[in-house]
Order: sequence, then structure tokens, then C-alpha cells
Amino acid sequence: MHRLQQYDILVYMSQTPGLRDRKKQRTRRTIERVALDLFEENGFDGTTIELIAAAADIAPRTFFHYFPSKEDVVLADYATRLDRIVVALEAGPIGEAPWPALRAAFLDVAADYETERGELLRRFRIIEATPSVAARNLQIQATWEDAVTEAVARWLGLDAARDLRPRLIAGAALAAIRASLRRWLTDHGQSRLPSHISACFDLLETGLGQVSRPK
Amino acid sequence: MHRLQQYDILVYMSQTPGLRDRKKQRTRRTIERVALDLFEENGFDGTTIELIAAAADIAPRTFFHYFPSKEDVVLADYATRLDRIVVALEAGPIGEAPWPALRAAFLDVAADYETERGELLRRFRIIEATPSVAARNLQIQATWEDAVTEAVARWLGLDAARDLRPRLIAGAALAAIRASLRRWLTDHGQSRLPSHISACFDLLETGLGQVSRPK
DNA sequence: TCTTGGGTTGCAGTGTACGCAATAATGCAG
DNA sequence: CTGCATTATTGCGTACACTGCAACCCAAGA
Repeated sequence: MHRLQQYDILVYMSQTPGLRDRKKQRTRRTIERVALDLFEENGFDGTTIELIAAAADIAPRTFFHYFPSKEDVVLADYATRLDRIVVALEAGPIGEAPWPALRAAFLDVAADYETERGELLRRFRIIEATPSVAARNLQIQATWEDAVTEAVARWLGLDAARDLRPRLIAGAALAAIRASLRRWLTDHGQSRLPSHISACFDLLETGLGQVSRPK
Repeated sequence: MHRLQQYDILVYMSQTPGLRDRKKQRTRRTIERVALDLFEENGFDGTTIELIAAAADIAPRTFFHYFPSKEDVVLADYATRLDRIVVALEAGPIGEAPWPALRAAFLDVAADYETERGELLRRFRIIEATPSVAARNLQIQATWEDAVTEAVARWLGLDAARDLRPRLIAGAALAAIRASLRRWLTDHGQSRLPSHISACFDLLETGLGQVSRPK
């Protein structure tokens, strides 16, 4: 009986970080789900915080305890994904060529994208249709660029403030993501995202000068 | 006399588009000047439209007839610059390699930047210190990327929606600008912006894979 | 001079977001 | 299981950006 109680406590602690946080997570998901539905129905600008709050059964004021702005409901996951990238990059190979590590890190993210295809497509439709969300999205991408720049500079033993190559590499890598993602979205996620990214990275590594008009 | 009158009219029309528009231009410049001063003094967020309007001696409501948002006071010139780039790109060489034309177009913009160095530095300080302005800035850069993507696609005879290379090239070119500009700003515009850009373009053309850790 | 169109202004209103204080729910220790 | 501490929720008030509308004003042109 004693052992059983201990076991219960362990399960309780590992699976659930307390009823409190479980409830918070649930509320957060509810807001996200309800908000995305409303955005699709009424448009982003046509949906007020008040409406979202009513649909999620919370007070309007409470919304801002979960998301710093309306835009972040659509984009919240990105910041989380950045953390994973940064971790992957920090484990990168000091002194070696940066490209294999960079490629691996971004292909890893691409795998995520493909598994969450439906969800991603929903969100991207809202992003593309709403300037303010697009702006916030770019802002988040800028933090990615900063993080990647720092990582590449560390690998190459360069100072990112004095040498422009780390930022150029990071910016080009993110351009690869944007181009691949855009291509992937135009065919509604039917094509293979990783192969797009690989193709882009190949071009960046070996030189964009080789691209020329097809016969 | 008759000829002189005609000449006067021509001068009048070319130099001054009427007293009305002249006054508009002056008011616009006043708002810009006054607003930038206030931003530097109180910070962007610490400066209200009401304050700007008072300092520029206009009604708060009138501000929005000149600028669609507070952010655009800092960034208004960019949209104009884009027009010049697009024009330069449309004159680009169909069927040839895109890089010489791309390089020329961006070096042209860089020349502008250097002549307006002081003004530019003021504005960039505000951009870097203010998230909302930075976001708007990125949004404008995105329109640049779209425009460059289209131009490159046209040159290469590719469909930008189906082939990801035009957008990759455009994105990489803009990353070159960002990296160069950042480097240029860290030394307060002392270094040569065009040479930064040239160096970036060289790397992009011949391949980023060659960048490696210095001995 | 008179008309007309554009520019300016004031007013009222909407919506996001924040600070603050009161209240409710939860976790924890006795 | 009960009181205490912690944290979440809520309501209220406020600041500010931005918009639509209608009145007004003034330069431009007939």
C-alpha cells in the first residue's frame, strides 16, 4: 500500500505538473483552438479579443495572461521551435564547416513541419492574409537570424559584429527556409519540404552564380 | 512676352506643383523633422501622436493624412527607394545572368545610403531600439523581396510560384544588404558600404561553402 | 467673383493592451 | 481536513493608435 502510494505520487508528478498547470495548458489550447476557428470565420481583424474570450469562456483580461498579443496566438509555436534550433546549433561542431550542421538543424525543423502539416497550413493562411500577423512573423524570423548568426560566428571563430559573413550565412539559410516553405505551401504541402531545403542549401554552398536561364 | 509667359508656366509647373502641394510637402517635412527629434528625446513609445502634432503645429487628426502610422514616419523613404529599385530591375537583362544587374541595382541604393549617412544613422538607431518600428521595417523588406523575386524570375524565364530559386536568390541578396548594413552601422558609417555589398555578392555567387575558420 | 475640390479640423467611437486591486482557486503544511 | 501562502482570474479604469464622419476653410480655376 505504501509502495503503491509512492508510485502514484511519482506518476502524478512526472505526467502532470500539478492540476494547476494542467488546467493552464488546457485553457491555453482552448484559446488557441477557438481563436483560430474565429480567425478563419471572421478574419483576423474581424475577430476581437472580447469575442475570443467569450468563446473560450474566460474574461477578456485573462487573454493577455496567456498571449502577449492577438498576433501571438497564431505564431506562439515559433518561439518554442527557435529554442530547439538554438539547442541544436549550440551542439554544433566548432571549427568545422558550418553547413552540414546548419543543414541538419533545419531539416530537423522541416520534419516537424511535415508532421503538423494541416495545422501549419491553417496558420500560414492566416499569416498571409493578415499584414499585422505577417509583420510579427518576420519579427520572430529576425530573432532566428540573430541566433543562427551567433552560432555560425562561434563555429567559425569570428566576431559577428565585425565580420559580415556569419550574418550573410544565417540570412541566406533563412532565405532558403522561406523559399522552400513558400514552395511547399503553394502545393498545399504535397511536395517534400526536406528536398526543397536540401536543394536550396546545395545552391548556397556551391554558388548561386550557376543558376541560369533554362534552354 | 508670350514666350516668356509660357516659360514661366513651365518653370512654375516643374519646380513648384502649386502653392497647395508646396505647403503639403513642407508640412510633411516638418512632421518628419519634429517627430524624429521627439523620438530621440523621449523614445518612440514615449512620444504620442498628440505630442508630435502639437510640436508640428497641426491637429492630431491631420497626422494620419500624411502618414498611415507612427512607424511610417521613420520608414517612409524606404517605400520610395523600392520604386527606384524596381524600375532598375525592370530594365534588367532578360536571359542573361541575373547577378551583374542585381549587384548594380543594390550598389546604386548603397550610394544613396552613403550620401544620407547622418539621416540614415538617426533613423536606424530608432529602428533598432523600437520593436514595432523594426517589425514594420521587416515588412517593407518583405515587399522588396517579393519585387526582386519577380524580377529575377522574369530574367531567368522561371515561374516564381513553381521554382524556388528566384526567391532564394532574392532572399540571399537582401540578406547581403542586411549583413552589409549592419556592419556599416556598427562603425557609424565609417567603412565603405559598397565594398561590403560587393564582398557579400562575391560570396553568394561563388558559394558560401568556401567560408571556413581562419587559421 | 464664385464655385469647386482638396486639406484641415473636431468629435465620437473602436479596439488593443496595461496597471492595479479585489477575489477565487489551488498547493501545501500542520 | 483545515488554515495559510501562492498564483490565477477577473473587473475596472486608463492610455493610446487609428478610423469615419461632417463641418469648415482656403487655394485653384472658370
